[in-house]
Amino acid sequence: MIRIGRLTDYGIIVMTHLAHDPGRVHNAHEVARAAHLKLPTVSKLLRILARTGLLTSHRGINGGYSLARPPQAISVAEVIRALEGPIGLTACTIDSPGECEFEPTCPVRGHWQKINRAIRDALDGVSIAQLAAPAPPAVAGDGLARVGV
Amino acid sequence: MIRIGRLTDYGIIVMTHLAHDPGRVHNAHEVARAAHLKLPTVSKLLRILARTGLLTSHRGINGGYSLARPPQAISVAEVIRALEGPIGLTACTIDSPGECEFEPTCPVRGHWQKINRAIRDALDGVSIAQLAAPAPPAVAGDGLARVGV
DNA sequence: CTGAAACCAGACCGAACTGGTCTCATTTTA
DNA sequence: TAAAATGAGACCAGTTCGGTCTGGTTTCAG
Repeated sequence: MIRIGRLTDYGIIVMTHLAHDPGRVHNAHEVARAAHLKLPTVSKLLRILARTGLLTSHRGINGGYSLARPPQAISVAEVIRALEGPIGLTACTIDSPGECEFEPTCPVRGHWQKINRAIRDALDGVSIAQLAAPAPPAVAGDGLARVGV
Repeated sequence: MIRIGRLTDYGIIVMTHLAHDPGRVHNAHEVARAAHLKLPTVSKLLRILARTGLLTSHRGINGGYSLARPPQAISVAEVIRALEGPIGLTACTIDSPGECEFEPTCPVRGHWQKINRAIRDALDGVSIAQLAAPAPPAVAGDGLARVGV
């Protein structure tokens, strides 16, 4: 299975929660409770997301975090990038010249770029506002195969 | 970074190599040499790919492996699925009911399906014949950002 | 008929990575 | 001034993955 870290998965859930009312500041306790996650974990997540610029932090006794931008303007891709770094399936498609020993001879390099591009587009096309939409589409019924690829 | 295993990466390179002349049988040594990979690793890969039905194995002294189908009919997604199992970004989008403790309350589940769908489509749309195409598109020039998402 | 070449299978180990926790410092406001 | 909240990074433990090794089986050439 193609994988994103569990932390990233959590991160998206957290962002989705915040997207429910973008104006308010939410503190870590509240988010942790809402997301059914442990406080230290959520704390770490929020910190990272704030450092990346997706959230704005407010310190002090009535502090917390709020979305730095309207939820329509934050894509799933951005959240993933914040928590996992550049999006790409293979090391060589990221920005790491020389990492792959036989980079010049590798016959599939160019093509990976295309594939990654498609994936990035898919991820870019979904905003967290959409994820937060009140009615998640029914799990079945859209004719997708449930399990296999 | 969203990740596929290194083995899977190798697997795609191997399949691409085989796709160069689909008729012939290639033995493990030859493939290993061509792909710049160690023999035991390639051996393992070929075995898995054969077991999954993507390759046909020929035993005996002049044996080896050949593509089970024409390369146009084998998608990248199939290779990934053979080596990694079902394609999905998160555990809950695979077929594992109950794995996620708060599955019923999870607000983003339905949406993930859509995202995964998009990724699967992207992967399904590329055949290994395309990967084996003689002229990999130049790395730059298609306006893609090189690194960031 | 015999031996070499190739595939078949699975066990196994070491290393890298990641998730998650903990501790301590800093900031702000009631 | 004390409490409540974020900020930062170290650190440990568990898991997963890559890669190797050993041994067995099949087929064909000489």
